[in-house]
Amino acid sequence: MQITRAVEYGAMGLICLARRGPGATVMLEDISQEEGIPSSFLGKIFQSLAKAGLTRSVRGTGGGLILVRLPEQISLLEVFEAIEGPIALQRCLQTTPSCERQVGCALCSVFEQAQDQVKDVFSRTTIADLVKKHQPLKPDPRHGITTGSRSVSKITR
Amino acid sequence: MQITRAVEYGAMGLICLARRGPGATVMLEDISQEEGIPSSFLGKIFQSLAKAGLTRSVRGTGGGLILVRLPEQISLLEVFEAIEGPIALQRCLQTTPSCERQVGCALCSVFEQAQDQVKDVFSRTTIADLVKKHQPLKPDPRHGITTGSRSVSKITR
DNA sequence: ATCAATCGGACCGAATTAGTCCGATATCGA
DNA sequence: TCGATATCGGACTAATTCGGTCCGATTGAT
Repeated sequence: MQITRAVEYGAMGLICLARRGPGATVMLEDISQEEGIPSSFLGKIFQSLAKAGLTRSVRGTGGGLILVRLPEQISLLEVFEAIEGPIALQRCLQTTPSCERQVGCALCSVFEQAQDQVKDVFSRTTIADLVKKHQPLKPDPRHGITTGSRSVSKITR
Repeated sequence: MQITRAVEYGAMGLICLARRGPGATVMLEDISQEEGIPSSFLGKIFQSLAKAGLTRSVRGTGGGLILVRLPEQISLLEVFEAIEGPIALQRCLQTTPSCERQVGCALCSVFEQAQDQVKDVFSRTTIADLVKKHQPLKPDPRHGITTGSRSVSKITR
């Protein structure tokens, strides 16, 4: 009953990307440094985001991650479902519409209510909303550099 | 991000208990048969419920589980927290009030909103509400028997 | 061709979930 | 008081998910 790190990291990654402005290409490594997320893990998360059509990735020299849609048009719900799959607080809501135990299971309908509330909150929040408030772990150096920020000192703690 | 079986089973156990009427003493085994829950697992769950003061257990012959409070006065939130501990969708809401990453973390505040919604739904639903709707897996035989229902045929599937 | 960078999937360790087992303990009835 | 019940409570275990690493394949720019 917890939101996974993957979702949290995914959102942070998108926020970071959105902060650079539209169409910016940012290297995985830079995002991971800026937000303090293990890069290999973040890489895997971005694969899910790309599959869902939220980001695009460019290979080769000068490559990196790109936001496909505008931050205003990406809801947290989409991010969540891109990474975790459909929200399902309870098993019997996942696949079949009716509970496996019995029809109209009272418990399931309560869980469904709760789930709908969560979806509602998440669908009303966009990446753009979050950009306004979220401060990165390391401030954006913004030197126009997209190549490796190898000179950046080690992460403190 | 799923509600655990323990919570589901716990709620079902309480519903089952409430259905027998106030002050009824029901054997663990009977509840587990009626709801199709492994009895040893259900036993452990009832320990948590007892610790939280929702149920009481009587040892020895003729013993069993008893609902301490009225079903109308037990919310699903209490059941949840008795079994799982405080609801915490996100880590930084669990212990310290402020996020470990930075103050006023935007992401955390959204998660907190979602969490509050869930708590709201759960706190408004009582065991009594659920009793009205929930049908047991096996109908309550209600023979006035509290001693072993060994005669009950094997669980079908 | 070579370097730079992500892709994508296999793999792995730790944590959580789901569940079992069993000895200790308490109660009732003969 | 002895024995049959029945839960308690904690140790233990199996399965699944989470969080993350690693590496070869692939792709694009120079």
